Amino acid sequence: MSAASLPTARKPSARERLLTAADELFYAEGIHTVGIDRIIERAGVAKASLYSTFGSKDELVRAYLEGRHEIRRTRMLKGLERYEDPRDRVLGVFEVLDELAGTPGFRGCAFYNANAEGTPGGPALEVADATRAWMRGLFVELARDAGVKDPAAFAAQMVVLYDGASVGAKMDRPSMSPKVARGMAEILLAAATA
Amino acid sequence: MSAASLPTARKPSARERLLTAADELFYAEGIHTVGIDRIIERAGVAKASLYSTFGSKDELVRAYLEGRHEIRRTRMLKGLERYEDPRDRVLGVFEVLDELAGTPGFRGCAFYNANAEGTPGGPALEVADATRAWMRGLFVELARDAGVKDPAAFAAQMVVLYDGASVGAKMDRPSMSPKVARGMAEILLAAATA
DNA sequence: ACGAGAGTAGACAGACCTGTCTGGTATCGT
DNA sequence: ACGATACCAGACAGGTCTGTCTACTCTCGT
Repeated sequence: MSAASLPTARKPSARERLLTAADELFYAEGIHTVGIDRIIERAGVAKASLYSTFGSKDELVRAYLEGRHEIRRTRMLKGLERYEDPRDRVLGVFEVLDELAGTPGFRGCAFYNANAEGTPGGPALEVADATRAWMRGLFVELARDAGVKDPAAFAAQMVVLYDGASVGAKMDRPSMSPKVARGMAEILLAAATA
Repeated sequence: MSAASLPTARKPSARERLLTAADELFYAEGIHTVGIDRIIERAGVAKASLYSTFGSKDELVRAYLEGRHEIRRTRMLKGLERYEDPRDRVLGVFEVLDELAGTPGFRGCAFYNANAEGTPGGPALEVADATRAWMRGLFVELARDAGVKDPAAFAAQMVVLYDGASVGAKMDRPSMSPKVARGMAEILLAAATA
């Protein structure tokens, strides 16, 4: 298919295939619901390889969530590149979210979903903390560039909007909540820079 | 104990005991994680009684979620009784949420959690739709009483804030997000009634 | 040429889960 | 007094889950 991007057109390693399979299945159907057998079948990998690579299902889950964190980061940063005006970049976060929520496989925030499935104290909590901290930091940075007076307080507001928009996009399909959140962000941004 | 509220101080029926046990366990640990055996053990009820009463675990889950819906309704309405001014009643929703999020067992929105656990098309979706519709309707009503120009649009904003505050309260313990949401609602309410 | 490392296929153990069934007990209306 | 109804206790079947283990194959560096 499309395996001619680099001179080294090696086929993906077992680890990579496992991760993509886990990503697709865990995100689409939930972590408890998806068993090891389904993952190795989709990845075309032997069970022993999974356990020699990751050690346990929990560690595979952690790797899956860390991968989601990385994907979210790069996708958001890339999506924001098209905006130049600092204020547009703040509001752009909600536009990127809106696009994301419109894609077919969207099922809400992977970290929130993972934490909703019990497993308290598991890997889900740590990775969720990390990704939420990154998100808040991004908003702080964007707010500072946009001349907001109290960037930390404003970022806290934006995080609430982002979470709410994400939940709405999952629960009320089709949903306008990312657009609604963008509108609110606009008002709040005006209030915070006045 | 405290069973002397009414002349008929009968002990709770098997159905009631099952529902309270299911409520506590499902909400605290998730639906997949909690097995039938744990529920009947906590309820002090035979397995046959569970299946003759509810028919299946799925139906027990539906009853659990419907109970949560009822609890949420009455608790919110009761919490709002103390406010008289229509604007205070709008903002009061977030204060009630703040109190709720502060209670020890708080683990976020039961409906979102249930939907995050896979089971697509199960009972979780329908009940979640119902409770979200009720919530939006409540905001529409409160907004109209407060003299908001476009109550539907304003209610959509409030739902985003409510969802975001609820998620934040779950994920960032301790969290200020309900208070942050209240602050945002105040600004938006002023903007919507101007 | 050959040995090491990585991977494959699949059986297996042990635990847990939902749902059914049998059989016994208590309570209540008539 | 008695029959119906509700309930309890627990064994059981059939399935699924994670994780381990054995035995075979392929590929690559030296």
